This record gives sequence, structure tokens and C-alpha cells, in this order.
Amino acid sequence: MSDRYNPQEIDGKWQQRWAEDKLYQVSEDDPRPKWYALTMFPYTSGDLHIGHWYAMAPSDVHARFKRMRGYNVLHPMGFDAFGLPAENAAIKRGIHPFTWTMKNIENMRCQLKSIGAIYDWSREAVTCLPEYYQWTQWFFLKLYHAGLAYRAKAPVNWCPHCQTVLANEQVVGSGVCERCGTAVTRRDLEQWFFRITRYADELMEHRSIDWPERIKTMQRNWIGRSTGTELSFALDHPGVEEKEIRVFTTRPDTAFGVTFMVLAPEHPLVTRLVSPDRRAAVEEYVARSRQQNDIERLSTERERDGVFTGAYAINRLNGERVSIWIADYVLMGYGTGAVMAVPAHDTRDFDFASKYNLPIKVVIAPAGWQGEELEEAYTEPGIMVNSAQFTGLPSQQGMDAISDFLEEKGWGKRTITYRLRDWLISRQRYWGAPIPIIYCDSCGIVPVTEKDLPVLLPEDAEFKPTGESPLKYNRQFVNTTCPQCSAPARRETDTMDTFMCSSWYFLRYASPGCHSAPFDRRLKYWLPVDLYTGGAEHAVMHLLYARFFIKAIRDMGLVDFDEPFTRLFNQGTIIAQKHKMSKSRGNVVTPDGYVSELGADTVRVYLMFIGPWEQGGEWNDSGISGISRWLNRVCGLVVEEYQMKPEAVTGDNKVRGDLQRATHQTIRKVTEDMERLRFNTMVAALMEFTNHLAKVKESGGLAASAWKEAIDALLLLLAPSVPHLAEELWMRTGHEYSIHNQRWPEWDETLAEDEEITLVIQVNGKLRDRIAVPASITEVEARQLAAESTRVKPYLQGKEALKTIYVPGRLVNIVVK
RNA sequence: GCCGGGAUGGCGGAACUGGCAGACGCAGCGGACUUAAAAUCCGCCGGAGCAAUCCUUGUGGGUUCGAGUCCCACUCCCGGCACCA
Repeated sequence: MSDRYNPQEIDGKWQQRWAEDKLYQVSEDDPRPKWYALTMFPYTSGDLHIGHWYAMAPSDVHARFKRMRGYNVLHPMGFDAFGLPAENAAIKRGIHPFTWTMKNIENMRCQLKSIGAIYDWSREAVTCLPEYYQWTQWFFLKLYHAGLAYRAKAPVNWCPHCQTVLANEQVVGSGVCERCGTAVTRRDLEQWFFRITRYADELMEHRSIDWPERIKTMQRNWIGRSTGTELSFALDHPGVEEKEIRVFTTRPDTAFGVTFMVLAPEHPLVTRLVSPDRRAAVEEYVARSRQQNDIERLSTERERDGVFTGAYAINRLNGERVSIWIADYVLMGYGTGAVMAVPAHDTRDFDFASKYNLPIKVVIAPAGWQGEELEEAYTEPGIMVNSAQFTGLPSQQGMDAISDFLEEKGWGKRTITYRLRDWLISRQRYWGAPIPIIYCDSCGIVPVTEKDLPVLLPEDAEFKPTGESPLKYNRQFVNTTCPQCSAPARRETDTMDTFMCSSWYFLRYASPGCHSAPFDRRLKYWLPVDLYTGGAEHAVMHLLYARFFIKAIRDMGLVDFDEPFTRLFNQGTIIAQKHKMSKSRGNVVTPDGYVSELGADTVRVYLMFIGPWEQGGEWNDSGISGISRWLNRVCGLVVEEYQMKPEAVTGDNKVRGDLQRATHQTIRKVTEDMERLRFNTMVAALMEFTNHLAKVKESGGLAASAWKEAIDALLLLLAPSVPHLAEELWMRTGHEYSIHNQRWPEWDETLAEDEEITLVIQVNGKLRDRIAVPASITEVEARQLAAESTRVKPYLQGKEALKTIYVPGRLVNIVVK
């Protein structure tokens, strides 16, 4: 075997050996503390690109590090296998989605194996297999029985391209489909929802978890909790049963400033309130806003418009009659779908009032206000005016005072509203887990009984997208009998959102092979996940759903923890040609060529080295040769015989001390960087150490035993990053297999301490000299040396020394005038 | 518009808690080895200047003995949210 780094020879060899020895198979029966390191599983789109490797290689390095630090590490892998892209790809190619997906999995599994990770493949989870989705369905039933799954007719997001409905979270940007980027439209459909809103308050709370601030903020914004007051306006319309319209406001203090009301076009009262002369205009407006997609409707560029209904309501606080309008800037899905308009103190209402010449009544006085008309809405706090008995109060107090008053009178109530909507999980597509529900003409909605799970996805469905679930046309699937009355009945033909599958996959890894339940008591050992790594794009989708899911099953007594992922870390995105890699964009860079040519270890290190992990960056392979060169040098350093020069025997001490110090400093640095997931500087430290070793070797001034100690430390520190090469060199240096079962080296703080430091001497903060001094130097000595420095003296000439600052171990700064 | 994150050599990036700016690597330049090339090894490598020295962390101000780091204002880039009453 050559002395050079030869990845083609060693990568496969060790991967095979590790697999044969089941080196990375983990068990719960282990005295070490557990560590559950999870990387978001990939979608089965075909093959893995560099972006996937960027997610997986560094997390594997960290998991290996934890393993060497004495943890029993679970680092599993699986496949997110249901969903639209597979179905679309299958349609395009005329292959069955199952065939397509399984072929992709095989390929991806192969790629994943080539990176040399410690995945325990015996725990693999594949969401599209009946043995998995049976439990997805089982959880659906649990949620159903707990009252957390319900069916309702609602205006929902419809993607015309994907031909299915989408959850709110899956509509991104200015109202486009998260998957395909098509503008989403509205449809009124009867769909299945999960009651995630019941957990809104708890989901707002991230106190017990260590997550990036950014993600926590995104989740909080998404949930959008706002506190305010719901109050009613009196209605008196002949033929209209309702005697009030309820509105939600966060500004009850402005209630005396209401000059009109606005209802959402979809508001149920609209058709009944509209006066005959306004009916045509109102109907036209309603029809128009229904047609518009969210991009048009929600665009803030567009001027707000609306129409008068011809109806009026009474502001109970002051008895004033206010006109009722409809406008599409009021959303049916938020609050009560109706707002009180206070143009003086709300920018939207101000614009609307200006456009339609509606009155503007000031009730919160800006500082120095003399009763003049406002140029724009005044939205800040101030002193209340024109507000009957509340006049003169600061508006913040007014909020409480008016809320109290409304509650006393029974006209209103303090409330909390959320932006978060219930999670819509129905999908009118084939490639997903069937919703285990049966419709019976006499019994209504009947859940499938547990023992009848899984509801198998039939293989022979016509899976073309028709806008209706393809399963609808599969009579064998649809026709069944009612579990309650045994009469002929129909199955639900929609499938579940794939985010349902990914809301619990991390539980399955903890209980592979469990056939009687989704998981068994082994779950208690592993969960929650200690470190979850993946992309930030899942902030308000997967990460929110999974939290909801765990809280829901916790309340059923199925698990005993509150949060699935104790610590979350988002690696950055690898981009190519300014864009995130994606098949549709055609800018995908495959790792395979790099791996086969330069070795898995080289690619692993390069991905860590390009920059801070959380930052990501543009893919550029120009630096990868530096990693190859380095690993080659490491190889030469370790493999080629070390020889002490005879004349060096007496000079041994200094070289030895320096090397020992470098060794311990490197152990410290690498350990600390590993803990903080600072892989780029960790690699740099190892390179520096290698450079130091090369100089030592060149000098030949060291006893062979000391040399060997340093090399051993180097190999151990390298092991998580370059598992194949480290294993090879470990063997070549005469150690016992396997380096991956060794303990991580410890550093000794005293041995790591510098003996000599560079003392920087400044005059007025400018660097003037640096001198090498013993680390033990005293302040007095340092000040004296500084004052005596010949390079410093000219700057002190003829100046008055005001003071001298001394920073131990760093510098002396002489301040002169 | 609002909320995050960021801006440092030709490039990716480093810099503890306010204390030597540019670690480590890429590219480049020079040299050694070689018939030659590749590979490898050694040296140089922010800008200006012969030099002493001066300038330099997006821009402008401030605090400090001392600022890439702290404060204020601004510009640009990236990400998220965006009529949420």
C-alpha cells in the first residue's frame, strides 16, 4: 500500500468493515449517557446534492465527536417519501410513484453510505411504506378521538398546478405554493383539519428549548398572538335576526373614534344587510374579490377599496350611527371578520376614509394638538379626547377603562386572537397516507378501527391529477362497509399532508421493528432529540407541526416530554448560481464525482472548512484541492518513518515542550469548536497543528516516543472529521481497531499554557514595539521593559507621560501628551 | 413598511470578554527538485512608499488610553413576514 492518501483504496474498505462489524449499531442497553443527534431526513427527490451533504456531513462529525466523548449516540437516517414531487415525477415519466420513490431511496441510501456516517441503518424509517404509514394513520385516529382532528367546510388555499389544497404554512411569499411557486387561489371545500390553534399559547413559548432566536421569532410571528377586546355594535334591521355585529380590536381606547365599519366580503351578514339599491355593487365586489388570488388580494401596493352596503350600525358607546362597508382588506379568517374603523388612528382606515370621504374623528390627541385636521393617522399613544367620561385619560389607561366598561355593560369582552389557523391536512392526491375515515349514510363520519390499519394505498389507482383525489375513482378502495353498522359505506379518498408523516418520524427511529405500536418503551430512553439540525426553511412548517404533534400526544399520555427537539441548529444554505440548489432550477451539484475522485473525507472536511456552518454560501470547488493536499501531508507525516537527528538529543527539551503545548492547545481548541459546531476553525486548528508537526519532523529534534504521542493525539482529533483516513492511519501506526471506539483526548490546562508571550507596546494606542517575554512577567517588569524599549523611546521624547495601561499577558500602552 | 442576519485582502474566511487586524486555506508571484511537466518542498503575498512611516475591517459621527468588536445615524446585500384590525 502506498504512503500517499489513497481514498479509493481506504473508503470502501473501511465502510465495509464497519458495516460487517455493526460498529455503529446502537442499543438502549448501554451504561453511557444517551445522545440523540438528528439530521432532517431528505425528501426522496432522486439523488442527494452538495446541499444535502452540507447538512449531513458536519452533523455526522459532531455525532462522532459526541460518541468519542463517551455518549451512546443515536444518529439515524430515513426518507421522507410521500408527497407531490414523487407523484408529479411519476406522472411525467409514466412510472408508478412507488417504483420511482423506492428507486430513488436505493440510490440515495447508496450515496449516504458513501459519506461514511455513523447511521444505524437498522433503524431506517421510510414514510411511504405501510409499516410506517400505518402508524401515521394510527396517530390520525388518536387525534380524531381526542377532538383534535375535525372536518369542516372552509375557504382553503388551492394550488391549480399541484391540483390540491394546501395548509396556510405551505403558502409562501405573496401567496404562492411552497412546492411549485404557482399562485394559490381560494376554494370552499370540506376538508380535514388538525386543531393546532388549541396549542397556540404553548407553541408561542420556547423557554425550555435552545433554539435560534430567528426561528423562535418566526414561529411567534406566525402564531401572531394579539390581545384585545371583542365588542359589538348594535344592529336594527328589519328582517335580520342578528341584533349586533361583533368586531375585534387591539385599540379599545379608540372606540369613540369609530366613523364606519368594514366587513370582510365573505362575512355572512353581508347578503342580509345590503340595501336593495346597493345590492348590485356589493355583489359585484364580492364576486370580484372571490376571484382574486391571494397575490392580488394581499398586495399592499394596491389601493384599498370597498363598497358601501347601505346599512348602518350603532356604536353603543356614544349612540352614533355608522355606515357599514365591505372591503377585502378585512379578512374573514381573522378575528370576527369585521372591524370598527377608526380613521384618525389607523393608517388603513385613514386611507379608506380619505378615498370615500368618510368622517375622521380624533379621539387620541397627538402632543400639541389644537383640534386641527390630521394629515395622516396618529397611531401612537396620547391623551383621550371626544370620548365622554374617558376624555382626559392617557390612552394606555383608556384601553383598560373602556374594556372594563364594555364588559360591565355586556357589550364586549377582552379576548386573544391568533393569526395561526388550524392545520389543513387533506390533500387531493394519490401519493400520501390515506386518511382512515369512512363515510356511512346512516352513521356519518366513522373512523376506521385501529385493528383495520393500515388503510392500504391501492397500487392500481389512476394517479393523474384531476383536481379530485385519484382514489375517488378506485371503486375497490372507495367501497367498504361501515365499521359501526356494516352497511355499505365509502372511504375518505383524500390523503394526508406529508408534514403529518414527518411530524413523528424521529419517534420511530427509537423503536425500530416495533409492530404493535408506533413506538415502545425504548422511546423513553432516547427522546427528546438532543440536537436537531437542518434548514431554516422549515421554521413554520415542519418545526411547528412537530411541536404541536408532540404536545398533542403528550396530552394523550403517549409521551412524557413537552418539546421534541431540545436544541435546534440551522445550517446555512449552499447556493449555486445565486440560487438554492434544486432540480427544477437545474443548478444541482452532485457530490458523487468529488467523493469518488477525492474521497469522502476530503469532501467532509471541505464542507466544514468553507465557512461557519450556519452561514452556508456559494458552492465553489476551487479550494477543495487544499484539503486533498492537507490530508496527503497528514498521511506522509504519519506513515513515513520518523527519525531523530543524533545531534538533536541534547536539544530535545525545547522542541518537546513546544510540541506538548501545541498538542494540548489543539485538543482544547478542537474540543471547544466541536462543542460549538464551529467546524471551520476546528479544521484550521488541525491544519496548524499539522504544520507544527511538519516543522518538528523536519528538525528531527525529538525522541520517537514523544513524536508518537503527538501523532496519536492528531489521529484521535481527526477521527470524527476523516473517519476513513483516521482508521487507516490508526491501523498503520500499530493500534488496535477501531479508532472510532477510542476516547477523545483530554487536554491539560497547565500543559497548554504559553511559556512565552508577545508583549505589545503601544504609545497612545499605536503599536510601536513587540517583545518576547516570559508568560510569568510581572506588571512592574512589563512597564519597565516598555519604557526601556529603544523603538518606543523616540515617541516619548519631550512628551509628558500621563499614564500607562497594562493588560496582563497582552500589552502596555503608554499615554503621552 | 416591519422583524432577523450580514458587509474584513484578488477569493472563502479568522480575531477570547474592547487589547498585535488578516489565523487557516485558495488563487498569485519567486525559488528548489526535474531533460521537461505534474506532484512535492521552501519563501513572499492588504494598499502607498527607497525607507522611516502612513493608510486600511460598507459610510459618517461618538464613547474609550485603545474600536472589526460598544453607542448613534446612514448605505447596500441576504432571509423572513407583510392590509392580522
